[in-house]
Amino acid sequence: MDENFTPQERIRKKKDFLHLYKKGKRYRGKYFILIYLSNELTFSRVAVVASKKLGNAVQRNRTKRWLRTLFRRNKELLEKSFDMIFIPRKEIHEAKWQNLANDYLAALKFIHRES
RNA sequence: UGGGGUAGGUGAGGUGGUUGCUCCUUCUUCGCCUCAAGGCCCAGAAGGGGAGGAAAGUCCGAACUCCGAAGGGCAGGAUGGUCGCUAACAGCGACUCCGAGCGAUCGGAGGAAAGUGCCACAGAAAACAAACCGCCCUGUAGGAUUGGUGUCCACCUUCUUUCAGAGUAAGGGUGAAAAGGUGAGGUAAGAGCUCACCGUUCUGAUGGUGACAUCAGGAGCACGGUAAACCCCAUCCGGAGCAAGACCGAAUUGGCCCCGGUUGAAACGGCCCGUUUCGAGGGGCGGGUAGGUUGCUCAGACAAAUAACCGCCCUCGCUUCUGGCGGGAACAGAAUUCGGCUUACGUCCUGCCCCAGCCA
RNA sequence: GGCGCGGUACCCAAGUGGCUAAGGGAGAGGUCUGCAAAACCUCGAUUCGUCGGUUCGAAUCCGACCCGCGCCU
Repeated sequence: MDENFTPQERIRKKKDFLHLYKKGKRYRGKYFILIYLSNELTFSRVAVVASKKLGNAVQRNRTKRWLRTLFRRNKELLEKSFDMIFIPRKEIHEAKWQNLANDYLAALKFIHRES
């Protein structure tokens, strides 16, 4: 399994976002909220939503890099293809990399158990 | 040694590796359009570029683009000691004057003698200086009585009160601010009334590109503050902004454009001059929404690119010290591009200067 | 990214250099009532988002900063 993060693996259309907000299921973690829904494609897609409430531009960019890297390095753990939206919470600023990774793995277990 | 001022640099660990993102160039390969030239696209390889001093706030100025010829005027806005630098600026440099500070240094800057407005409360008065209180002089009427003439009455003198007239701006608890200040002379009392010094102002000379400075002479001095109040003077400015704008262009809707032009009507920058359009008739077939491309860059994205982990070295803190643990920051992330300003942050380094204390 | 508007008590707000910074709602206390409601009376801003400046004097004028809201693809 590759660790790439190609443009087609990103959610970019407003339609897709609205569809996920309406139909997707939610997992509430310590550092982020994950909205997910299994899709018809052969690969998973992901997006990170960081509002201005999260912090300034530096904090928002760093958060997005971390969460994208988390998805990219752990693609082989996904049993099916999903569309996922990360919504980071303010607590993520205090998190270490290892804590965040554990939270993500717990989220994946939750998703697989539910679906 | 301690405290302070000012100017500048630096915005930071180094190196190697694994995984990964974005753009460009070259090459290979799959597919599509096309007669072809060529173009689009998937995947891969090699090479190269890839956040800041403030990228920020959007406070000024420009480039660039469109708006109706962006032409004239009005309104409105900006700037404000002088000289220079600059594409331009509210920027920068040097200098001048005033003010603050023991000082290094810092802050301010057109016009109040063109006109208008305002100056609450307090105060006699807040702006042609006049009225009031007070001071002083004269006259009148009354009283007291020191002294003199004198038997008393009376007269003169002194003090005091009322009224009238004249002089005066020295003084009057106030106030942010009171009509040049201090001292001496002078006077009935006073006053630039006179004089000395200081201040103000005018004229001239000299020096300086200039702001201005210095010197000399004159004027007794007339004109309080406020222009970050209206305003006046000088200089500058049309408006909007890359979400500007240009090109391609489905579905849907039926119009749209050009020529012409009497009178009339309408539209267009904040307004006017002005400009344009409409309507008879004739000719032509494009306009534009979603979306895409471009504007767009040796950073150039468009749900928006720099990250994660590990080894060694350097360095800082803690510690139970052949070692172990934790850290290497703060402010903060390009969105058309430049020149500034302001604000936020702070490590280390450097130069110059001032004040105080101690030692020699 | 660009452009614009606003910030005054718990809420809505007036105020355009000089009174104790209007008024309404809500709240607290009182009068009234058997108890309430209504009505009436009383109370509250150490300061006008923050910090500087102009001025004798600033919510008001000038500058910088902070916060909130809206419009343009």
